[in-house]
Amino acid sequence: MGELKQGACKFGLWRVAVDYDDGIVYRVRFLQSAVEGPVPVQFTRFLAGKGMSFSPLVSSALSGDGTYQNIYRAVAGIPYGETRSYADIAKQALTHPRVVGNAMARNPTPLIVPCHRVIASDGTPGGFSPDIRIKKELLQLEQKVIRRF
DNA sequence: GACACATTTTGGA
DNA sequence: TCCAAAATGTGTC
Repeated sequence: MGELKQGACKFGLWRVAVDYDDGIVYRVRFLQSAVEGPVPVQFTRFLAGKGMSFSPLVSSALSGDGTYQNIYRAVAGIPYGETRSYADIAKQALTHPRVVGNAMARNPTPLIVPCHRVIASDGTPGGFSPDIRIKKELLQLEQKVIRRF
């Protein structure tokens, strides 16, 4: 393992700060303050609507076998442009919707674990930190890319 | 140990 | 229809 690298790229009004090393992403944050440094090309491509996958990058949140890891893996399995409800994820991860919400709120790597694709079962967006608008913009981006095909 | 959560479901008014 | 409450796992204090 080398040193932890930090970088950031733009997404609308937001800065996407990434902490990563050797293809493993440890943390992704949405900030308004600037962070210096390069990010893996998968991020810039994804946020520009020119990539649908972060492969071969992996999230540190996926390793391990706790309930949270099961949830993160289930969320990571949601195809690009599609959504699942908290209840769907809970069923797949053999836990309960409330726990899924908790896991999403503490998701260390948004985007890679696409928590923006998890919405409430009635179609309302649910929540997103730090701003629900980010979730909506990400879903819009994916819809737009999908429709181009 | 109690409490807070990015939920869902159910039952009563 | 609408509202209140229970179910329920994990992290934080």
